[in-house]
Amino acid sequence: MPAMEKISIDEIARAVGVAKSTVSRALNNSGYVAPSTRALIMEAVNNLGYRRNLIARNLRSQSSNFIGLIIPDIGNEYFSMLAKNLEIGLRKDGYALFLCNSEESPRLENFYIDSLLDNQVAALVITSASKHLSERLLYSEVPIVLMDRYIESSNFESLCCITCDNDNGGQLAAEKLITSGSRNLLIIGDERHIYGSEKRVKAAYKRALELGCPAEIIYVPVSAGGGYAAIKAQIREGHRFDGVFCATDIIAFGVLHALHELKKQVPDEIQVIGFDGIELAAYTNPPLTTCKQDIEGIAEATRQSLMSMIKGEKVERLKLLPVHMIERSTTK
Amino acid sequence: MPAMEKISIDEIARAVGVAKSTVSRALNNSGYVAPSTRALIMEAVNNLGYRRNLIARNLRSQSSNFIGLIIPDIGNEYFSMLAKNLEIGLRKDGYALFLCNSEESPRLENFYIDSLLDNQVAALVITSASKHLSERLLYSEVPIVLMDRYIESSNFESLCCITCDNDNGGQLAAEKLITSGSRNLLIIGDERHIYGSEKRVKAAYKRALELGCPAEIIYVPVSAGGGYAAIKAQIREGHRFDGVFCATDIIAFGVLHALHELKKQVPDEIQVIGFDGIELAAYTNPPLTTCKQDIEGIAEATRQSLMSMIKGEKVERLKLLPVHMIERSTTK
DNA sequence: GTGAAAGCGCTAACAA
DNA sequence: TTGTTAGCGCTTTCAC
Repeated sequence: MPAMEKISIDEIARAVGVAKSTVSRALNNSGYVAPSTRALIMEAVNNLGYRRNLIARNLRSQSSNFIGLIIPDIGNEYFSMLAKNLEIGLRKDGYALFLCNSEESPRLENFYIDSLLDNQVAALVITSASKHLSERLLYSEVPIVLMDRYIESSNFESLCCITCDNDNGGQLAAEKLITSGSRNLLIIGDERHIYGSEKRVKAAYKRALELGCPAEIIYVPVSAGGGYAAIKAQIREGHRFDGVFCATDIIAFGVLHALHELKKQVPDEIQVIGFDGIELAAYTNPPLTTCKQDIEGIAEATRQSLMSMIKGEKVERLKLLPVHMIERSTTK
Repeated sequence: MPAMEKISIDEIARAVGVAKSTVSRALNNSGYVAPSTRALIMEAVNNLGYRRNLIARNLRSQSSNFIGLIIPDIGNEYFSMLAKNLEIGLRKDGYALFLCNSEESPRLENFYIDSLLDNQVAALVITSASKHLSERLLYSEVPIVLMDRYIESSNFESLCCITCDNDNGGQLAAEKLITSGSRNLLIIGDERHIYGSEKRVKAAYKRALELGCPAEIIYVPVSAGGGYAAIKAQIREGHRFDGVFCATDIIAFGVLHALHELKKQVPDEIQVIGFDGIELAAYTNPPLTTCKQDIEGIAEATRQSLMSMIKGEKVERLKLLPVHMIERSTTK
């Protein structure tokens, strides 16, 4: 490969002595090109170090190979794994991911939706932040997948929701805690009342009451620090509980740490269950019992829906992926 | 905002009765536009729901607002925080991040470099994977920042390296372990011999020997599982050590967990030090002593170099950011 | 099988 | 201050 100027399709057309439309056809395997001319073209492509300009192609063909992904916190392993799996799948379909971090701010989320749309993305994947989607989305024809989020409005033609079965997850957690002996539940959810975690928190609460077990919900920021502070505050204020359900594993990390500092025995005095099933959850001391989301499954379902919608096909409005409890050592 | 067709600059030029170049000028605050016509244009823009097409702009202006970021593992909090901070900074400069996950595979890294370049990114940020950069990079004029990686070749005009002071970090860790009483060090680095972590591992080893303390380096995959398995194997084989330096916090998580299972007292019997300073490191039991990288600083330095290079300015070839030890409870 | 021509939506000379 | 013109690099009819 020689030191090179930018080589365009015209250059190689000239070099080979054909029209640039022929080069285009050869490059894209579209239409008829004689094997002999194709060979010549490919040779020139290699010799001159030609590289396609996807921007130009996208403009002309009014299509794009970008898919925008908006997540609330890339620093959270759950979301980063989601991004990773999605990206791996999409790459195989020839799409590239545009990753945006909304920091759980609806303002930022809308900012990103706008820039992504301005960049002519082929589709959008959004995980919860604001309750109300940008108006612009309503009128755009861009396919949208909402992850870990429920939308009621069915006016959208090209929109679907994919999430784990949060209701079931919350119920399982409450049941596990109670059947293993807890008599007073503390349920720690996230501050923003983001739909997915809100659902499981509410479901756990409801199930606990059904089973005759008192429960209380408190909301904190989704972080280890949030869980840590919550436990410290509860103990300081003299609240009693012997079972904790955390809406995310990250919150559970802080909870476990606070309990350790307070010399509370886990699981003997207090049981703890997390949610998400991130890798690190197997390495806490003691290892965390958690309700595992099928991240690969969610990513794959998202990919499939995306591809279908891009092709103009109809898709299920709501897909629910199963969860399952991984029992480790923070429960009896 | 009415249900809308795609509105282009022509539409609004027609609606207002001016030339589209005038609309373009108004939209970009470039050149002169009479306040009155500008007002009319803006009105039409709002009424018709016009949205700029960045793809078209980029093609025409031969510039782009995308910056490509290639990282080895988005699931690792260190990298995801780097991505997050970089993204936040770049957004303010009007750039969007294209995030790619190389999974530490040189093949994938090159694939991404190619697609990023095909997408006409304004610049590239790459964190270590292969020793050899794609040839294509050599001849492209795209500004490149290498993070956590050193490159010797200075043939590149628009390339720079930004990393934390790995040598110093490794030395500090060894010194801390030894002055706190360790007499036999185990140093756990990462399997791929990726430059950044390789540097600190080697530096720690060298410093230990200088101080008359035996040390051994072993390599594992960068994951909690890697650290866990390493400790189990060492103990099984009867190797003795009373101080462990891990090239990343994630590895340290696994180490701590293995030690806990083996009923080894930390820090009394064995001290442990991590590297990176991710948030979760404060929440292990016991909380992890670690060598903190200045992630915000690295991201900011990267941003600055990127912007300078895009403007065509010269930048320092190598920027080293300081590290500092956070002493928590895994050391005496 | 291949070429000529048009044009995606926009910006940037230059002229008026 | 505004309009005209050209064209970024590519794909896509439609002729030939």
